[in-house]
Amino acid sequence: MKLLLLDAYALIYRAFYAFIKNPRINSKGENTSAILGFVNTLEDVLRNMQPTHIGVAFDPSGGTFRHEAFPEYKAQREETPEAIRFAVPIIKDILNAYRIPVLEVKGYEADDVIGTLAHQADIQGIETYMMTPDKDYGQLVTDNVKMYRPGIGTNPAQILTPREVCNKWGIESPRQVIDILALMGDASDNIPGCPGIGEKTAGTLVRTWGGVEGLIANIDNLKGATQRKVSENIDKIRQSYWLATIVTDAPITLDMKNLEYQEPDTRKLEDIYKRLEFNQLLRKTKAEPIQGDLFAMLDAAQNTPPEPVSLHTVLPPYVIDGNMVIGHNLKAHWNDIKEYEGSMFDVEIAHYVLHPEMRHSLEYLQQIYHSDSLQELKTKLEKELDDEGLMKLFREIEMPLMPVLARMEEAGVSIDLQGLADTSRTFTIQLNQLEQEIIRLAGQPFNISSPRQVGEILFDVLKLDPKAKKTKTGQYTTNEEILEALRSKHPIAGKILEFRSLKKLLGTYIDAFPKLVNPKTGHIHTSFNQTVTATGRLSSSNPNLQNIPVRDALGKEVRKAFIPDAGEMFFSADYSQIELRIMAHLSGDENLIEAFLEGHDIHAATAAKIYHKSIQDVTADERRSAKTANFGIIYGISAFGLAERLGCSRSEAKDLIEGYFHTYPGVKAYMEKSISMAREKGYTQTLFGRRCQLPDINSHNAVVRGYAERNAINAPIQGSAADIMKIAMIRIDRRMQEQKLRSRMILQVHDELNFTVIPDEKAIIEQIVIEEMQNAATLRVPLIADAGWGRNWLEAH
DNA sequence: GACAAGAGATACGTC
DNA sequence: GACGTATCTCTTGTCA
Repeated sequence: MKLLLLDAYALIYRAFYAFIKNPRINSKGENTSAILGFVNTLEDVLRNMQPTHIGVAFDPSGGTFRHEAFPEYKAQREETPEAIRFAVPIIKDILNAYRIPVLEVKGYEADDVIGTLAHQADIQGIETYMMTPDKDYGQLVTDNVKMYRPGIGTNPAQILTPREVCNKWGIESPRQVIDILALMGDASDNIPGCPGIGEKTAGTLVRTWGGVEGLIANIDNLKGATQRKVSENIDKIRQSYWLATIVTDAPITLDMKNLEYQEPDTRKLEDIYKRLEFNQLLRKTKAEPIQGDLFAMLDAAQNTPPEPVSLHTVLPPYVIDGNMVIGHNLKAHWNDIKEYEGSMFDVEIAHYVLHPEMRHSLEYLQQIYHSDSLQELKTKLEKELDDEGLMKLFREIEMPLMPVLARMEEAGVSIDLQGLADTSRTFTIQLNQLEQEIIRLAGQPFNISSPRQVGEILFDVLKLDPKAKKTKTGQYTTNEEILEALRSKHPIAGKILEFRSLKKLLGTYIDAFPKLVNPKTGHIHTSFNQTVTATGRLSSSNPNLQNIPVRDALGKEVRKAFIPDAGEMFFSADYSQIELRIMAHLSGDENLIEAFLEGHDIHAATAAKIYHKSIQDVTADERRSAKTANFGIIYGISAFGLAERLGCSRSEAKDLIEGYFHTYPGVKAYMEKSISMAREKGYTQTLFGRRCQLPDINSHNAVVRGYAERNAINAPIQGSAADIMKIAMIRIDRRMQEQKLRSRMILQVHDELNFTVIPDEKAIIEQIVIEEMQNAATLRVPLIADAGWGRNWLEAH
């Protein structure tokens, strides 16, 4: 015995869409795609499977028990297409002519009917095939009950046994298909699943925890984003599980007598086919040879979605209101408005000064300030700036800086394209050699750019020893630190590091820059973003010119490619230890101030004080530790972070920190004061009043709070440095304009300024830049700017 | 089911 | 600690 159960609607829809581009229309204008497709599929399966018993299940009209429980179930489904509504009764007629019973149970879907009958057949040991393209049926598959997926185009039909179902999803038992669906959801059935979890993650979770309930029981053991997604959606997941479960106890009994396969009523079939103009099938029923037939063409009417309706007035980017320009991101419109320099109000910048941590899009500002015009927005922001004491920062630093940045962006920087092309060639050759070498060492081809595949090669294939099995989302960590540790164990590790380094340089810089050269100017014009960072620093993008390599030999090739304009020189000036100097100023620590006043190498001087030696006797290691400690202060890193950087234990790092505080007690006091002030006010302030919000400073979570505390120390230092640099830039720009100099300020990299300088102006530029940088603020220690000249950025540095 | 766009994660460049 | 970018992988929406 061989029982075949078909899911009518699933097959009809599939047939209909298969012909959607080329629908089959007869002379009466009837779209017969779905009918023809269904009949062809039926013929096919009868021929291939030779069932002894057969039935076709339809979804009944009206809702089901699922809709009763969840009204939104399948609610998103669009109105059944006209062609399908037309097709269904005819298909039922055809089935009647075939003498195949139509199975329908009120309140139950076709899959429940099939599930119930298949379940009963399974108990009786009857070989059963459920014919459907719908993956959900996988949950019903047993040794006796299999899925028959009809072929599509060139893809052959498939029979799925329990093993195939399990392999497809990577699960243990076909019942776990329900768990998978409950997590990944099913858009076509409006089963929500867990948002953000798709097929892959669902598979991993079900494999790991056995199923939805195991997963929920182990929610504390989940990691990262997955944990958040699952814990926020437990109800949805359970509901989805219920929706995705096909019932096997619908009120219907398997009646094998009734399902017995019989010869069709060919007379009836011929009548129907004739009426539908299915000539090919007609000939087949009459056992006549077939000839090709033509499909009528019809372009499906395109439904264009309606334009989204905006709920607020769309404001222009700027307005010229008398002598005042008011706008959002005025720098972007610099060319149109530069004549108004000095009388500008940028609402984006104003909001950034007030709330650097928030978003600043015009739509957002309109919404939160309930403003229908730029003038109104300006009035409200001005009042807030006044009330908060931030007007000076806005008026005297941020607004005047904007035109300076605009001029820098406009100037751009020259690139040595020939030099880059040469470097690209040699690097690419090396990269290819490395690639071959790595694959040879691995013994199999893989994508070296994929961290995941690198991890699998290192730890699963080569089974490398320091089983650095560090995982976060279940993958192996393969970062620089891990690979560095593996270097001595296997040559592949070093090669992969080299590969990454070259690939990074090529992809991010060497091969990227030529594409960014403006054909009109021959320069690269970055964007300096003034409203992005939390601390007040600038950022640079398209491209980011603030992360051009400087440290290693290969990276230096990139810096070489930044050149002055023709006939000019590259000039670079940078603040020496500006953050530490600010720390000395803010903390008033006598030892730190003294170290700066003496003018020694600050890291060596720090080491000398920590280790109670004279500067001359400080070892390289001691200096390195002191440097890392200084660095840690500036960047606000934890003992843990410090240990990481030093490659020492956390207790050694702790000792170092204690030694540091002992040496610079004022620094320690400053840190404590910063934290308590931040705790009081909820924000920190720089020398020039710039604020940085720290809402987490009073968090009960020690990790979160620790993070905010380090920020409380770090933000005033970095932010003050940023303020000072901004002041210097404004003054340098002003003097260059006053003196009508034609050299250009072109780049800013946090504590460094770069210029392309015409030879006549070398002396004056150097004088202006150093003077303005060093005098931008008066601190308890001197501000020192070092400068250099060269034929390119590398040389000038 | 195929494809594209978007989101996250990872890695790495700078200060 | 702060940034921005490239790449891979996965999810989601769209068009069938």
